[in-house]
Amino acid sequence: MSDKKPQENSRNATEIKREVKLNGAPEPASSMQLPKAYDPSLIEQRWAEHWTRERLFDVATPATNSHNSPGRPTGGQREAEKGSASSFTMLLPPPNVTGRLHMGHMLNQTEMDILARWHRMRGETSLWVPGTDHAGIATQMMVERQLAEQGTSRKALGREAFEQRVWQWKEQYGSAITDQMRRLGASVDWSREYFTMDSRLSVAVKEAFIRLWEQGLIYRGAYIVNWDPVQQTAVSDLEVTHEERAARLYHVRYPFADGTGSIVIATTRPETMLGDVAVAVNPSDERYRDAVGKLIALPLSAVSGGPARTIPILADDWASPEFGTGAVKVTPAHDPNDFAIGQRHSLPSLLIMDETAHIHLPGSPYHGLDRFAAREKIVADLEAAGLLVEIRDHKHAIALSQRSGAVIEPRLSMQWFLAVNKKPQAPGGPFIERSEMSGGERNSIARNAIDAVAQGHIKFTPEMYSKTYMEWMNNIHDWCISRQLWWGHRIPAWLCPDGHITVARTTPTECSTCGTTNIQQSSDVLDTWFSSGLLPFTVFGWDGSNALTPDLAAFYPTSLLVTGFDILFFWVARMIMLGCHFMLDVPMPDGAPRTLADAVPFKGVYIHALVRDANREKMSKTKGNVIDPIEIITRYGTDAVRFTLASMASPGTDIAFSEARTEGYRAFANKIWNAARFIFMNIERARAANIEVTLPSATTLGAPSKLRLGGKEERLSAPSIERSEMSGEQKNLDDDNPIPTPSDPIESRWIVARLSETAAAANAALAAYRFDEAASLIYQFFWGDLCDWYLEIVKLRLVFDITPEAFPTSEDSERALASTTTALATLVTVFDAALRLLSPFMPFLTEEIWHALYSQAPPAKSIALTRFPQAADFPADKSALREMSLLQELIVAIRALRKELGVPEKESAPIRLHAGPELTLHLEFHQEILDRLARVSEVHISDAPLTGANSRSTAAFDVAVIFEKKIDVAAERERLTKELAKLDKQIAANEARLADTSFTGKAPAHIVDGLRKQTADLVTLRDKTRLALDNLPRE
RNA sequence: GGGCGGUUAGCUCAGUUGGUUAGAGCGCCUGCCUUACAAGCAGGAUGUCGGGGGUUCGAGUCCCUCACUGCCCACCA
Repeated sequence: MSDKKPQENSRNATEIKREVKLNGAPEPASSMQLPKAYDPSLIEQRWAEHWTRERLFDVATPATNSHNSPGRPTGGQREAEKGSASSFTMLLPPPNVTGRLHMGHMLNQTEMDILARWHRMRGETSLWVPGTDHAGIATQMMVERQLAEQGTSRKALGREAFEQRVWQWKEQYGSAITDQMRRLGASVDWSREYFTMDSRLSVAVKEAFIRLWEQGLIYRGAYIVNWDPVQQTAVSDLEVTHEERAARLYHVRYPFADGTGSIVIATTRPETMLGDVAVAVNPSDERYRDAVGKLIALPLSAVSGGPARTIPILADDWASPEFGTGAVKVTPAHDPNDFAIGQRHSLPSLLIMDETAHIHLPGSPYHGLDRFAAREKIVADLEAAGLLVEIRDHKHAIALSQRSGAVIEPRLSMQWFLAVNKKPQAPGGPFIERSEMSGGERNSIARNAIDAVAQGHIKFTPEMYSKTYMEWMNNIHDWCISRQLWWGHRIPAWLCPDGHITVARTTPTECSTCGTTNIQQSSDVLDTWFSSGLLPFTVFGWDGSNALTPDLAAFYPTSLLVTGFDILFFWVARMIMLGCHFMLDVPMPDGAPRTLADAVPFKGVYIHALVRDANREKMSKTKGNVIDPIEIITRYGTDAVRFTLASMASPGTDIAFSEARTEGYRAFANKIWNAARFIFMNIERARAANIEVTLPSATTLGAPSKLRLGGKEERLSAPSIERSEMSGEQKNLDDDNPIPTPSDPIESRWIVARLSETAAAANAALAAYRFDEAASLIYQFFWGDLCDWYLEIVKLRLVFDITPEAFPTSEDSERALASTTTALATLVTVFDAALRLLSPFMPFLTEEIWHALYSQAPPAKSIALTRFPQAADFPADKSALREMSLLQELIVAIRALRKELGVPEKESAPIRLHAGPELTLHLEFHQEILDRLARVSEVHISDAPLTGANSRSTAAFDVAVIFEKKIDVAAERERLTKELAKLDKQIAANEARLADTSFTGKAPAHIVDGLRKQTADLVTLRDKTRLALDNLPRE
């Protein structure tokens, strides 16, 4: 027995006191006077800092020979078990270092955190590695904007100084997004935080490039790329978005050079005509049969007053007779299709624009004009020359740079490519046809990436994304990996004036081909996705050698990648390509060669939905409908927002984020807070009355080896239940009453059984990434079962006033004491388990309450280091479930009747009950419950069915409330009539089906039997209803 | 031009391999300040599951078709 004073008991009380004081509120005297409403702002920040400071979620690199570490220390550093199946590893999709947290991040991180915490609480080594991405273009843009404000520019600074500025920027602001992550409660291992430009990772990136080069998988070549004239860099196909816009199709007359006629071409981009080198028509096009071979004097092409350029008309299949005039101008340097035509016909490529998309034609009147200004002027000049035939409206998709929004200018330039096809590569060789970049047999890097998914080594959830992935992989082009930026991993290649390439690990002094010392490093950097595509192994120490580092041995392949479909191709596909490629060369921990199954960067990919606004609109800055998670968190609390996202995260559909929903879950948090207050209040009362409170002591995780048995070895979490069960059995044996007496109160047996059911379902849901299901199960259990029913009933058992006056005999008082003690133990045990169930979803609130519960000595440093409830931890008492559900049905019926009859809320009333033994058997033990929950003063058992207007019937019982008030006969008649019609209809339908021999013959027996039983019940109910209707007094 | 989703209560969404009376939250109506919680408690109303056709003993669930809607991919000037 404890004789501690209530004031000393609750650390929760003192902690909150301090917080409340800081916030200027009056200091509460005890936990009973804790704020009635839950205020997340008082606790969340504190726990977020605590978790980080205590390094609770760090996972140490396993020592080379440490298997079998004896259990995990209760918190802080743990060692991963080498090669153990019980480890769960995830990589955080690195947010851009320039980024601010948005709802997409929050959804992503909530889901990952729930999984990380769940696995951790199941006794697995749960490692979640955070980091940030240097985000080449985004970051460079950000800093350039800053420079512009300061009146300078990247070019004025020079490359080296600029890079330094970006680093400065990163040092200053780079942690903004990770600081925001901490507020979300992400249980990541901060000791492993990386930045993609860290020197460790940079070395690996360089090595990866060099190896791919040596393997002939990277080549440099001239090709039309998507050129962003604002950023002045090439961008990949994926970084281009298309937008349908109203445009114009210009029909322009090109006169023949010999003056014998002309041909009319159609173009949407007249300004590029200055770069035309031919006009193409389809060889089968009768209209132009005679024109093929003629020369054209290209209008407006005169430079410095010279003559116009002449260009040929040629036949090429690409020209479609149906489109425009059937004649197309050919501008190889500014259009990928034209480029291909140029290749086929050995035409030159005339680059007529500079990097900023201004016309570059010295001597031409258009020189120096922006491309759109040039278009206007050219159209005007054509018109003046009488060469503009017509202008048609034309809808077409224009290409925009995703990053800068600039209209993409296809532009011929030298770039570096990662090959996906088996074809001879000539480094620095001539032009590459687009068809060569996509067609043909796949090389190993693409083949492996396809096989990894096709063979099931990587599983997508939802599964349909594997199809999307396959579709894309089967159609990709070579990947342009070079960017003309200054911020990023610089390509380790040097060029000599003759165009020879020297790829080297350290700065070379001469060209490896011709020996000249006149060499210069390529100014290009690598696509950001190239480096992030390597992360799954570079974060674990891969350095380009094929050495198996301890981290790789322990954590590769990672278990799961959680991400949005928007980066499926950008990142997921690239990780698969690069992971499979490089890791195949790294041996397994046992020295065996690695197969594709273990080379993959992750075993599973969970693709989540997009978070939209309440009106299902995509959030965008321009629309101004962006919901800032931090702002929402501030208003509702992180836990409530997390729970909202989890409960709405059903696979396959986007999330329309609704604040109404969040309000609901804030209420849920408040509900739990108040349930906790109720429990603390009773613990204090108990201690004041010198009644011992048994806190669950075994909720922490035991040795991992033990846990892997699946929790069947013992009931870790419910010691008091076990005890009471034993005593119950004895009681049953001793009892000479032939009717079995429930040894424990029904509510105890029931809530524990429900806990078992809920744990089973929640674990299954999480295993299937059904966050919504798991959340709803836990919500239902906590609020519906625990708070609405169990807590209300258990109040009956919590008797603290055990005085001689109240309990005259010592037998009575002992029984009361025992009942209170047992009830408290169950209450606390169940509540503790419920908190643990909820903990992955609402880590802050549960942490706070859990610590308060174990005021003196929490069994672990954090609830996050305790065990997630498993079904086997609790007896699944089926009979208790049935018994309780009948009782609940009865209570609900009585409540409804009372309401109908207008019984004042506070007034007790007697009932009459006609029921089978299933319900009446234990009824004497339930009288108190009936009184408390349905204000039943007395129960009269009736042998005859009850059909009065004050009665209600179910298949299992009739119940009548005895109350002298006239009922609304008309309303009752209406209700019963409606009910009768419904029942009749249902019975008729059922009977028809049962009469159908094809149904009874073909349907499985349990379905037919079930339907029979249901029909019988319905008939009973129908008869009762009809009787009740007949018995209604006539008006 | 290809491909993939979605359409279930006023709103936001669940609904497992077809199987007994389609669910939840919010909102709505009625009554309650019942000493954990009014961010609460209790009771209640609300659905020809987008339209049509088919398969089946049985369809919200499978197939076909139409409509509306969203997304991804794509070199048509």
